[in-house]
Formats: sequence, C-alpha cells, structure tokens
Amino acid sequence: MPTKTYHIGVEATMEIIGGKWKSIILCHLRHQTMRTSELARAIPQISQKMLTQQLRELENADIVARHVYKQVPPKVEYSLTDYGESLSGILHELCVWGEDNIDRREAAGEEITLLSRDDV
Amino acid sequence: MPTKTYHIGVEATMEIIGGKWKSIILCHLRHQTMRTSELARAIPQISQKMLTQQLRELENADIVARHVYKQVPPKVEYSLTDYGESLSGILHELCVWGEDNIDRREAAGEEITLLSRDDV
DNA sequence: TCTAATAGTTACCTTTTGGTGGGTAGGGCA
DNA sequence: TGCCCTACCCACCAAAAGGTAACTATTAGA
Repeated sequence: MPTKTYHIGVEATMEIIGGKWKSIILCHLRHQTMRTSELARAIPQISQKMLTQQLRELENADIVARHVYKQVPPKVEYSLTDYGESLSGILHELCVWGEDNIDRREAAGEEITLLSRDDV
Repeated sequence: MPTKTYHIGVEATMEIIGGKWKSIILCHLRHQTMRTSELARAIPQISQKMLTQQLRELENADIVARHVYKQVPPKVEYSLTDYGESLSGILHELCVWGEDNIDRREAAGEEITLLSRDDV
C-alpha cells in the first residue's frame, strides 16, 4: 500500500470531521446516544443515504459506535466511542464559534437565522 | 434576499473553515503574516488558483486581511484579522488532534506519515 | 529589446460529493 | 393475505469542488 502522507495535523482532522454532514452528526451525538430515525429528525436536511454513509465513515474511523438490537422492526443506535469523545471539546467550540459568527453577521445586517442554539 | 438559515452553530463554522484548503491556510497564518509565495511554498500541494480563491473567501468572511504593497514585482501579504484570531485556539486543537490521530493510526499499523509537526 | 519576478485571472476539464427514487428484509398485526 | 415498521442498500443523475494550463500586468535590469 502506498504510504498516506499528511503535511500538517489539521489535514487529518478535516478528513475525519470535514464535509457537509459529519460535524453536524457528531455535535448531536455529543450529548446523547441516538437512533437512526432520531438523527434524521434532528437533521431534517440530510438524506437517508448521506446519513448512513457518513455514519459508516465515522464508524470506520472509530469515532462512532453502532449498536444493533436484534428485533423487528430494526433498532440501531449510534454513540461516540471513547476516542470520539476526545473530539467533544473541539465540537463544542466549533458550535459556539459558529453561533457567535451568526450573531456577528446578523448584527452586520445580514438576513440570517439560527434555528437552535442548544449546544451547551 | 432569502434569509440564510442554519440549524446548528457548527454549520456556519464549517462553511467558513471547511473544504480542503481553508483550515490549512489558517493554520499557517496563525503563526505569522505570510506572502502569497510563502504560503504556496508552505502548502506545496495547492494550486495558484485554489490558493487565491480560498484567500479571497477568507477575506470576505473577515478572517484574513490582505495587504498590498505598491511595488514591482508585486508584494501581497496575508494575516489573520482580529476576528480571525478568535479561531486560533480551535485551529491549534484541530492540528494537535490530527497529529494524535496520525500517531494512533500509525500505532495501529497503518502506513502513514506526517511531514511537519511544527504547530506549537 | 528581452527576460525575470510576483500575484492573479480565465477557460476548460475531472473528481468528488450529494440528491432522488427505487428496492430489500422480516416479524407484527388486521 | 397483505401491509406496516425501521434501517439500509443500490443505480442513476446533478451540482460543487478542485486541478491544469495558458494568459495578464508592471518595472527593473542584463
């Protein structure tokens, strides 16, 4: 296998939490274990496909754990792994900085809304 | 203009520092003001086009300041704005977490290299 | 006159990412 | 029997992101 090369640490981090959905998913899982359908409700803009695809990738990176309950209809829960918890502080700061950024842009006259500010 | 809507703070943050290049550029500017050519040397994989495009976008978000010296050949310097400095802590953590992640994957047997670990 | 030097733009193409709509499994229940 | 439920998979298409290469301007200096 050809050796994977990074030039700076942040490159690796962004490969894991980057993209349109991963950081959002992780911000939700930071507070609680959630079922697939709960995540879908918490992130109404995401499609089924993207949700499971991103969860699979986070699982492969050992950030998210998948718990399958053997029952019908199926029940699957996702939560942060211990290693995933090491991202918790960063995720929180990303949320808070974004909230401030939105306030700032609103104060500057931009038409902008933040629906929930529940990241505590 | 249609109101821009976010569901969670991190969405706004990622819109600003997301993508393949922005966080890398910002990590370099965190330590020092840099000329265009210095940035290009510090990030050898980036193309001219991407470098200026990303810098423009960071400038529009008031994260990066552009200083043009009226001389020939041209000299242009980039640095974090005061507001951009508010990302400094997060950028540092993203770097450090990535370095740890690379160590972890290397320890797990993955063929992986980190060229510089100079984010202090 | 010709070239080097720096920063930047543009047109064009490829790759990656994301969206849509369909389909699966398998037990519960009317 | 036939339909519901949840999770999830696949084929296909559209849009966004990124890469390549050629071009610009300007002036110092060989």
